[in-house]
This record gives sequence, structure tokens and C-alpha cells, in this order.
Amino acid sequence: MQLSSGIILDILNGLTPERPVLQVMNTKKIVTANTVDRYRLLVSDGEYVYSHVMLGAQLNRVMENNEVTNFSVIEMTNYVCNTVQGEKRVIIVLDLKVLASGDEVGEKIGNPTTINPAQIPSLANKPKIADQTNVPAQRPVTNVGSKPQSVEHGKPTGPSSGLSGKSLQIKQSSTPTTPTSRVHSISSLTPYQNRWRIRARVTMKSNIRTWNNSRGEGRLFNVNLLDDSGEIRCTGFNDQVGKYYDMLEVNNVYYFSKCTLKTANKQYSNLNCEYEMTMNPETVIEPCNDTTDLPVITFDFVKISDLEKAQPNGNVDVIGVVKVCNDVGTVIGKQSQKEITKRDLQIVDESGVAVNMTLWGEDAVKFDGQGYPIVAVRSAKVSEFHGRSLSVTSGSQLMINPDIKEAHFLRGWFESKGRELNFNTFQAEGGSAGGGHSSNWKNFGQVKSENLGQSDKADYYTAKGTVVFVKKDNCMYQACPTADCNKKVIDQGNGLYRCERCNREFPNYKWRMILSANVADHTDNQWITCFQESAEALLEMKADEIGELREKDETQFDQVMQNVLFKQFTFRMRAKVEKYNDESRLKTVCVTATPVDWKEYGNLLVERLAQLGI
DNA sequence: CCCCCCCC
Repeated sequence: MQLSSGIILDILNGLTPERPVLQVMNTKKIVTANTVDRYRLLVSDGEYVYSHVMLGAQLNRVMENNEVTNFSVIEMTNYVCNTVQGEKRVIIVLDLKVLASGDEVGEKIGNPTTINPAQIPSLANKPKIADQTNVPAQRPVTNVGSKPQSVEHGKPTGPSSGLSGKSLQIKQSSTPTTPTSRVHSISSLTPYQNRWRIRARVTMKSNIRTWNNSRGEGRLFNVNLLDDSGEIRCTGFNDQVGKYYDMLEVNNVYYFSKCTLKTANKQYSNLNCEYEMTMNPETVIEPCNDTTDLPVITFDFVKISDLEKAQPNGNVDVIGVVKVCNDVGTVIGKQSQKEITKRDLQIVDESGVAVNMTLWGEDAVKFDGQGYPIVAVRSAKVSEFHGRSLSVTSGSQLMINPDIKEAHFLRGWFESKGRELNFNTFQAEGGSAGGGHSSNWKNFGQVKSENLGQSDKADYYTAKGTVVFVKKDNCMYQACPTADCNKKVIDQGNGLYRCERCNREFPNYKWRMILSANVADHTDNQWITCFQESAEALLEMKADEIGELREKDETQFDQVMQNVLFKQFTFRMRAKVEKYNDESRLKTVCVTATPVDWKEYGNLLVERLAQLGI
């Protein structure tokens, strides 16, 4: 009986020779929980044996009927060779003809050896796995260009016959492939492979966080893992927190295997990786001391003075001396309505500028500002608040007094001269009333035609407009008298006013205004909301006086509301779309309203005329 | 399975 000598290598090299004749050396039933059983074969072409051969499920009958047994000689009349897990080749037998039964043959034909991976092109240039089995002469390889089909697309295999990843996980001791030392690159990982191992440096480790929502509760942490191919986020939940949180240290290197991969939700990740990993009970993490060839954590520190050039809502690496460390405080999250702990720092560097940096939660509580510590933050979030400020979010890595050259430099600078310096700070845009220059002039027609405020961040603009209408109803309310609390109080009817936020009753209250006004120019009109200061500026009266009028002299109160009509102002506006249920509409808040500076406005018009060539 | 990243 003549086997197709050496033909297995041709198949693994991408050729699809017709009707290869092979001897079945061994068979194994692969039992899986959720899908039909499959059979795996060890086959020989007389020269080589190969074990990654799966029988299509439609051929299970030839096994169940004992048509194919050990030593049977078969002809593969239809088959494909797929690449799985990046490089492993699996031959799937789609149809076969039994040329001789195992009983008839009764013995091994020839003296086949295992395949040397070096003979398969894409494996050949990876020295780590070139094993030392005797190497037959290299066979000429011609790529016919017919890409191996993916299992899912293999047309004749039928709906239930795809090779499930599970069945390929089954370990066979005879498998002559991938030694355990083989390391995969992070960028090669996909959810469609299970047997991988990466060697990576931890570049970020979060705090342990707890959650409690409708889907359950628990705790979790994440690490970012870096190798020379890329960076991936890995999350550990519950048991894995206890198992791995202390073991994993930023900057150290570990082997990771058997994590669950899934598509990353880019919305929540600042890493450039399509997938992310979750630790599971099978996960193996082992320290690795040979770290020399792995990339080290690098910083791209931005000088504080250069933050004004940084993209708002983007991330920067930053390092500075903590010049001011405020006490821990709490705020109420707007969406969550939960209390959040925070701490504001002011950090400075040799660029002579100071910036506020906010720490949250555990970072805030644990921070010790004694002795002007140096903080380095990888991926701090930049915000536009007060011109520029920084926030250490869960995607950031905070390092206190890190042992890096930039920190030593800053320490020297601060001790020798920085300590005595006065630092510049960023200025909030649009905060200037009167004296400062206004910018980004728009008329209301432009606001609409240029879709201002339609992106996810607010747009600021300046407009000259005429007040054409104010809503006097509900334009003010009785608010908590506490300095920083403007919450509406509840009249207890006994001369006391209760503030729910402060959880206190007061004998007095202060008036706060929320005035809706319609302002117009020659192009369009715009509804705006004026809070306290801008409402007072429009009405040219303090809120407390207006409130008193409203209580005691409604005619005069109405007069105040009348007086503002047809007056012109320079409005500094903040425009942003807001969602009410499913409807989104542009909300415009008047940040400041100032009397029109006619000289400035005249100059603006002259400039406009010049642009028009008039 | 988180995914809030806040507040002024």
C-alpha cells in the first residue's frame, strides 16, 4: 500500500494536493459539553506523522461504524488546512475514502517522524521553537495563493461541524508543537485562541474598586500590560483580586496565560488595543526576572506651562512638586448623586506655572502632602477648568516621589529656587468682565449655522444682543443661606427654612435667580439662562433686593422686569446640547452679561468691514 | 461582572 510520501508537509505549507493517501495511526474522541463530539486523528504519510487532524463531524459515522481504525489507509477526497491560534495548522477532513482497513494493513507503514516546525514557513523564522528533531531536506515550497479557509467559512462543513475552539484545547501528550517556553506578543492575542502566553510589564495598576449595581456587586482592579508589540488592559474580579492584586507590581514583568479575551470598549480605555483581558480561575500569572528586552515604562512629560497647548479632555504625562496640598473634601457626583472624595493639589515645575491637580477616592484619602512631595502622573486627564487643570483618573498612574531623573531634577530646582518663586496660573476663559478682551464673537445666526455647542463639549462665544423678553415667573427662589450652598430651601411654615443638602434648618434664606431671557440680534434670537450674577447684571439690581420687591411690591418688581427689555448687552455664552429624555436641545447659559463696550464693539465692526474689503 | 472618573 503506497502512502503519499511527504505530502503532509505540502499541505501544511499551503498546498492542496489532490487525494492524499495517509495511514491513520491513532484516533481520539474529543468530548465537549456544548457541541457534538469530534474525532481527532494522528496520521502518517509514511515520512511524517501529524496530529492536528480533525474529522469533520459529518464523518463521525466512519468512526462510530469502525470503518476507520488504527492502521487504516485512507484517501482524503476533500479537506482543508486551517491556521488557528495565529500559526497552528489544523487539517480538517471533510470527506474520505477508506482504501484499506486497519485489520488488513495491521502495521505501521514506513518509519515516519514528527514534523519539524522549521519546515513550515511562518514558523521557520521563529528560532525559539525550532526543535532539534532530525531535519529532512527542505522540500520546495510553492504557494498556490489559496488562502486556508477559516473554519467558519468552510463551505462543506455544515453548521455544526466547525471546529470549536474548545476541542482544540484538548491537550495531547504526543503533540509535537509549541513548547511551553513559547511567548506570544500582546498584539497577536485575540478572543479566538486559548493557548497563549505573554510576557509583559505592568505599566499601570489601579486601586481596588468595588461596585454594586443591578447586575450584582463585587470588587475589581485593572492592570495595563506592555510588551514590544503593544499594551493591553487586564481586569481581575473578586477572587482574582485577592489572588493577584498584591503580587502584581507596577514596573515588574510577568508571564500571563489563560485570561479571557474580549473586545475592548474603546469608550473606557485609553489604550490602543482592540481587545482586553479578564482574569479567570484558570489564569496563570508568574513573575519573570528576565526583563531586559521588554520596553520600559516611558513618560512623555509635558511642562506645566505647555498644558495650555494640551488638548482638553485628553491625557498627558506630568510631573511636578506639590506646592499646595488641600484637605480632603467631598463633592456630590452630578449623575451618580453619590458622595465622592477628592483632594486638590497645586503642582509646580521649573516652567514657572502652577496648575491644580485633583486626586479622587483612595488616592485623595491616602495622599500625604508633607514636605513638598513630587508627583508624576502617567495619563493625567486635562480639563479646561480655570483655564487648565488636571485630574488623576482610573486610567492614570500616580507615582509619589518616583526614583526617576526628572524627579531628582525637580527636587533640586525646588530646593534651590522653586520654593521662593511666585507662579503663574492659568486663566479661565470668558471670566473677564469689562476690562478684558472678549473673543469668539458670533451672532445668533452663526451660532445655529455653525452648530455651536453640538459637540460633547461646551462652546463659548460672545454676542451682542438685545433683551426682547424675560420670564418673570419662577425667575428666583429661596436658597440655603450657607455661603457655598445654593440649594432651594423648604419653607417649614414655622419661620424656619430647611436645606436638604446641609440637613439643617435656618431662620433665613437668600434669594437666587434663574432668569430665562430671550435675546436677539439682526440675524436670530436665542433663549438663554442667567444665573445669579448675570441676572443681576441684566436687571441692574441685586437678587436680594429683587426678591424683596417681589414679596412686598409687585408693581415695582414688574417694573424691574420691564426695564430690562430692549437693553443691549455683551453676552458671554456657554452653549451645549443637553439630552432631555431622548430629545436633545441646545442649552445656552449666559456666563456674564456686561454693558456693551461701544468702542470695542465699534472696532470689531471696523475689523469686519475690513475683512469684507469695504 | 467594571466602565463612575466626578466638583468647582
